[in-house]
Amino acid sequence: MARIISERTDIVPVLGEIFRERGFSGASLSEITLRTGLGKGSLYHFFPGGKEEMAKVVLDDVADWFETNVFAPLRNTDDPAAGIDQMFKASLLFFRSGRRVCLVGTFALDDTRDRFATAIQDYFAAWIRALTAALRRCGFANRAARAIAEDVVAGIQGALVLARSQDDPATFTRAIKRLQARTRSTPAA
Amino acid sequence: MARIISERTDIVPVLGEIFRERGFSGASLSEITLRTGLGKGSLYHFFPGGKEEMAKVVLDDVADWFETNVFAPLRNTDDPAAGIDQMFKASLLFFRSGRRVCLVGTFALDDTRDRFATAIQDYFAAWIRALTAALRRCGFANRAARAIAEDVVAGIQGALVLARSQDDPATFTRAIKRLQARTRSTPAA
DNA sequence: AAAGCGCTGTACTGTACAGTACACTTTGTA
DNA sequence: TACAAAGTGTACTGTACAGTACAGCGCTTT
Repeated sequence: MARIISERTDIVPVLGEIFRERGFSGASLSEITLRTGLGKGSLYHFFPGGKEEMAKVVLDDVADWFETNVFAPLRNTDDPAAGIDQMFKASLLFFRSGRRVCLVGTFALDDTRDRFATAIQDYFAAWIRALTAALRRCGFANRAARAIAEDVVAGIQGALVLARSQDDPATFTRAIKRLQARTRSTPAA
Repeated sequence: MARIISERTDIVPVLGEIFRERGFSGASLSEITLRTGLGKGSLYHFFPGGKEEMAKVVLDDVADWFETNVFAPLRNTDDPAAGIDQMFKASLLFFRSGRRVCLVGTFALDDTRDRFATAIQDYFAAWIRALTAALRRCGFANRAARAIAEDVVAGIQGALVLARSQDDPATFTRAIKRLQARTRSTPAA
């Protein structure tokens, strides 16, 4: 009965979208039943832990996506510059050019952070670590690499806030371009 | 009976802290009565519009604070560099070195944005505009000034997300230092 | 002292919430 | 076809929510 797994994973992206739009406390079960098309019975069958379990699964899903599409390419030792470019491309795609907000960032700001502290901490820490390593492989000194990595990850999060506040995706794409340029001014060049 | 005004303004900072910690939908009236020490009767006497009016007043209060402590110094034509330094100093102070989150940023990310769209939009637009003008006065070209201003405002917002996700104020202070350095590399120097 | 107003506490409204219980249907498998 | 397990709809629980109504307190003014 492989259907369990397939149905459950089908719903996760929808849950992600709801949490992104409403935040954790703002996401109501009634909206979840409506948009997933699942009644409470099914919902609690798949997620016995309720809303908290749903959010946890979504966070894991996001972590997996970034592991595959961002962190792994960054760890590619053959062509670190290509890995960094892939990171920016993936970010533009994933955040829909700023039209979509970062779920982890949203959770990080309010008291939802306390519920999912380690998942949130790990997500950003892993991102910065992987990017720092890639930048070092590109020729940046340890300190500079770390500084640029923090700037880039923070810059992306901030650009999402800005783009959404201005309701203007161009704000996001502009920021991405500037951040990307900053990773290319290789000192060894 | 000047007491109305003084009591009401006394409560606004407390309301701000609650909205910062819980977000708009997460801030409950029961917590508001508890932390302000005001019963529902008084609360609805001061804010007949309920939670929505409270948030609006807090947003206005924040806008006023930034107008006085950030935007006005940035507009000082005599010494624009000093205005920019003051901006960073005020930011470190206001955000308590990253221990405190940006209310407007928090509101911007989820659907709360739609309720307070113009206030949120204006806050960031005013900030970027004032900083851009100051950077131009420092000798930056129009385009460069605008780009740096966007980078700095986004960088601060992102640094807040990062600092809170890592539960580490140093992440914020480091980011501020790097952003400040970027406003100082005057091309005309 | 008495009137009027700013202010407050309390008891209440109806609604929406997360979560539970359980009988029921559907589905895969033998 | 039969039967077990997966999955579902419905009705329900109690709680917390935002917001209301209102009587009464105490202060100021006259």
